[in-house]
Amino acid sequence: MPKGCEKFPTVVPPLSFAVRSAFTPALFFCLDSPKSTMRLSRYFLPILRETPKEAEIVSHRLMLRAGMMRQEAAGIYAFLPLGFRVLQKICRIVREEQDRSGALELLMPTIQSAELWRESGRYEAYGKEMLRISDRHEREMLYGPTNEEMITEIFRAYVRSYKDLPLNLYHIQWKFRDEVRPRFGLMRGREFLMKDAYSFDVDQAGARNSYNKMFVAYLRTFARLGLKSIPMRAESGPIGGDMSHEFIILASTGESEVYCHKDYLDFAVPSADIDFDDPALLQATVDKWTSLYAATSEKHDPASFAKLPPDKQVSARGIEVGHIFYFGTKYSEPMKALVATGDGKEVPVHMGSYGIGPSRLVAAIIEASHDDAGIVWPEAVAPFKVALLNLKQGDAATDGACEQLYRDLTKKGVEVLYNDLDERPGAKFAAADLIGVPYQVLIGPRGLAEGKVEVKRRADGSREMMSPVAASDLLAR
RNA sequence: CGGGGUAUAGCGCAGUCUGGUAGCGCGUCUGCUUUGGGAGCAGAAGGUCGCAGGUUCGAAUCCUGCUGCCCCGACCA
Repeated sequence: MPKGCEKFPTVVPPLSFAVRSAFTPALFFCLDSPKSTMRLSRYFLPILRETPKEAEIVSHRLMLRAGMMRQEAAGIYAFLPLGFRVLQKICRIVREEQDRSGALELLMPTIQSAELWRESGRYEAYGKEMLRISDRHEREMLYGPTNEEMITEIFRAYVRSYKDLPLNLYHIQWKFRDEVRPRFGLMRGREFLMKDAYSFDVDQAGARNSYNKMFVAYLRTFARLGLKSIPMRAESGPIGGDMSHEFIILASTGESEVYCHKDYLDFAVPSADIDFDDPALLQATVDKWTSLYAATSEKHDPASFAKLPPDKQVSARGIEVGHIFYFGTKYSEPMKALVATGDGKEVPVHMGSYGIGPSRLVAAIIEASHDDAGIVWPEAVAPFKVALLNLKQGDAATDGACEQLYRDLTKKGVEVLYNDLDERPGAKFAAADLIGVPYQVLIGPRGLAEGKVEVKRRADGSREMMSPVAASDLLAR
């Protein structure tokens, strides 16, 4: 697998590398992990045995203990190498599904000009949640809490005709919202990473189709992240508009109450080859996923809910991981983003915006998938696929078997974290369980006496003794 | 933004009431023994006690002001 993050080689890169590099949008969100395998002795993984007292919810506790992140200020976090790997994997999946749906990635800045926000009227309206700053010339700037104004400005600078529509532009960029009370670690930080997409259509019917594309893309995205998500009708919130869904995942520690029909949990997610150019199919898919009762507490209607068969009523807690809006001409009108229609008129463009918080997802996935021993990563977002545990460091036979399997898996492109520290087995088991990678390979004298190693699945704790070759084959699948 | 806490070594804490020059556990470092579920022994390092004033012969401890962080509520991708 090409490594998007590697330094440029001094020789002419092979074609595949050059092509891949051309599609790498920004170095700091590059598509591939910097190095697929790692010796723990050379890694930076500051595992804590005790929980820092500021951490209240489970994802926050586990992320601190697993050395994934560090708090730098209230609601502001640094991602350490292990946490950053997970964040990158989430971003990659989000990006792939956005691209699949036809959205185009760009990258807008974090700092914006106040002028832009005065055009939409939101500079005053947004309130204290917006971080306002001024530069050396006393020009008023702000750290973007969202990007409707800027994307509208970009759009109107270039697009004049309905023939250039539909268009959907997105980026993955840090946002800052000066929450009154940041809490729950990454779940409600002030600085957070957001994928925000913006659609442009000539009329409402077109906008509906663009909305449906994102709806389907979101269903696929969350499923690939190992989550069960349920779209729920939502208030449109401060951004405005009248068509809006929140995507909620169920987790007992979630912050909002949700109510839905049980059948949602078994709905099949659209497959990867769904035709995004088939509006009828998209509409049918959205219709299906909005046919049954599902609502957050704000939109909850107890009377309707009570009409569901009792065994189909799910009342649970959930975490909002995505939110999609149609808001019509709310920004295009005041900002004069106009396009010519087929009959020669000029109309303000119809827009929607679509958000996913990858940094929140890191925490949300942990909330949805952990046990008493630590995190249980879904394979798609796990920082590594395999933890290789040397149970008797310094023992020639054990070291040899570990080194050989490590080299073998590395060659096969399997992401391995090799615990080669001079620690006792118990400490290595605890650390491996805590960081939650899907597979553990335990290599020690006891198994090697019979030519075997042990493969343990983190998710269910099941174990199996097998030859190193069989383990290698299994893990490379 | 209202209410309530808290700040002492990398992490978790005691010491503050009753002022006398800072301690415990874990972690870290060195050595030896150990090695299949967070090992044992011996030794060592590490703290302007959040910051600034004040009271006092003397302040982690008492007084005043400030700041950071956390929790509950209202608000939010």
